[in-house]
Amino acid sequence: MADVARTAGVSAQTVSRALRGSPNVNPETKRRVLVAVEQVGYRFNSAARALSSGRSHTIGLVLLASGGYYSRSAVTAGVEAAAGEAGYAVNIATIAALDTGLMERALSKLADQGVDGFVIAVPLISVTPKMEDITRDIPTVTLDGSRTAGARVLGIDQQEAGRVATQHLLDLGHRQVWHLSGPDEWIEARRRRQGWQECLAAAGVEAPPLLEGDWSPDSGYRQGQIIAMIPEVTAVFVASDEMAFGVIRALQERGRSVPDDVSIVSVDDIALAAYCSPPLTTVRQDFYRYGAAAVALLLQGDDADVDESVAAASLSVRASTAPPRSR
Amino acid sequence: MADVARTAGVSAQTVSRALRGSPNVNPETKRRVLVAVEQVGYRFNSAARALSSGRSHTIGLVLLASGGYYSRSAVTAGVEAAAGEAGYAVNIATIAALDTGLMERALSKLADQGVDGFVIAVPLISVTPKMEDITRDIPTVTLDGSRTAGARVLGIDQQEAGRVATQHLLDLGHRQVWHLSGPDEWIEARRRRQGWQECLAAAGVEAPPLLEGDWSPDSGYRQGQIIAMIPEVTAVFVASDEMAFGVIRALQERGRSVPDDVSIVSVDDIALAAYCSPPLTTVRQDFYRYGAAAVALLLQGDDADVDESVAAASLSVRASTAPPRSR
DNA sequence: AGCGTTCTTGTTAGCCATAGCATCGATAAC
DNA sequence: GTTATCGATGCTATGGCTAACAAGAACGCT
Repeated sequence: MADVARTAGVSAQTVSRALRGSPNVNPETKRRVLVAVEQVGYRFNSAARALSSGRSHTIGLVLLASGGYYSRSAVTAGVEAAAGEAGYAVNIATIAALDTGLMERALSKLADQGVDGFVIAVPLISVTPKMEDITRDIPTVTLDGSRTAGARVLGIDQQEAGRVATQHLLDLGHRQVWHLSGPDEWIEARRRRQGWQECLAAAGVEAPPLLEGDWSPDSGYRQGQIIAMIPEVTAVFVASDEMAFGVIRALQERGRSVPDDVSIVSVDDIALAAYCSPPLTTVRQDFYRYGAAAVALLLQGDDADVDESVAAASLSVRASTAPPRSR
Repeated sequence: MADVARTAGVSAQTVSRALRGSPNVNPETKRRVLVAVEQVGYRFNSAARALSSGRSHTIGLVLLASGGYYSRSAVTAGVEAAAGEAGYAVNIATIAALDTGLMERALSKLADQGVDGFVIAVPLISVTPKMEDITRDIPTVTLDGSRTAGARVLGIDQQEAGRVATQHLLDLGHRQVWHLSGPDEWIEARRRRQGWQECLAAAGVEAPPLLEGDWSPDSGYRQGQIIAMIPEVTAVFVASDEMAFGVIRALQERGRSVPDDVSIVSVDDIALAAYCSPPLTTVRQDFYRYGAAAVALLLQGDDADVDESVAAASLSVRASTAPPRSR
């Protein structure tokens, strides 16, 4: 930087100001500085900047290794894009499972890296004192997760998603709608389940027994085998597309046709949903947008003009749902 | 840190040594330091460490936003896990498309962040002088991509994958194997194509016209519509699972059965491959492992005991392939 | 002309950890 | 006993940048 300053004939401080777009710099001086930067091949040192300014211009993103890979990938892309736009870098930490210990370690690791904020894309329900500690010091946005000290929560209306999916099946004439839920530790899973329950209750239908999977297609397959054995099931609301793939496969292998015998609705609308056989009717989730919105919320601080809740209730109707055959 | 030193009754330097596991520290002193750290609630400042030591303990990961989301997600997880193991953080940069300009910007951004190394998971073929410049200064591992100045390439034997897939179809008795390739700019696509060509040549079969998609299920669907119109096609090697989903859907919609009328083999073995209808026969790729291996290669420097090439030729035989009907 | 403002630039003092050298005592070797 | 060697620790300078203050120049006003 000293080289640049010398070449441009100004002080280091002026170089710093020029590069950071400080308002009070003579345009001509700024030009000279930029030319000098080019000439010298200068590249600023972000460690030094972080040390000096106290801010690293880095956001820590916490992800869960299990769970849908589509959502992870899309959320990451959204976060990265929005962060990059604002001049922030993104540091990731993955936790292998929903576990408070792992979560503490991940946050701790990112905090050590000196991130300026967290985007937590892990729907952990319980919050430990240590987690509170860390998130008290560093601004945090939780993506549809639990509320922790001072953390903002970007809410996605998963309950509405559950309601929309269930209502769609009822509207088609199904008398009963079963539900294959995600694991109970996941807030998404709970909320979608609540939406399902509410919707059934509103329709005066008693909820059938709950099935539970772990988001994996394989768990969907296993639960699908059970579903196939119960003749009275005509409609299932599956909590994720990936599980729905498994369910459908199991049903078909056992000679139950989708949607003729059993209708399936799920949630996510991943890229492959339209290419399932039959194409999945599913509630769309815009993960990329969630990621971007989380960053916006994080960076804008209190005067956020971002809506803290992103609706998630647009149904993509495809071919996995139909009126019940027996009508 | 000064607080810690005071509390432990030692100098700051000793604290630094104790925390970094320097060999010449009295165990008793070390213990005292650790206790003091706990007491004071000290968390080291990585910016200062980076500034002082010249190394940031951060790896830059370059990803492509398009292309399969499964692979992206799995590679990221592998990189993150291996990096974390070695005490490195991961900084990501996504580029929206295969474009040298975007690539330069991504590398530049990461270089500004002061990363100690790059893992480039983008199979860009051409390398610009500016890219060379950056990667000359910073150790780089390219994941099956192009060789650039001083960069190591972790080769995945995609050609072998193409060969295995094609051979499988020939072995089943197909006289001819068509190929739906990925975009030409992708090295993976080229290599798989070469494997296909070689295999056909070795069998004395003249290669049919090449079809090309963009990795998306939708492009698979569109090409699948074309394939469905050509009665003589009995076997297709599709360059990715996601495209295969689209191809199969298109064939089925037009009344061509898979595998009875047309056999389909693809590459990747994503989580959903086993739940396609019919389940996909596909060449397995262990993306997580590729990511982890890239990091190992990067960090171990020249005395890498990592094999620079990871074989990728294990075929998961499922139900999308069968002998041709007309035999 | 004289004075207060505003704009632009420079000076100085850190930010926090580490490298490198210096120091000191203890152990080993002669 | 004396010197060489080694292990443990401390001191000081330094990395590259920015915050805070200081100072000079330019401008507008009375």
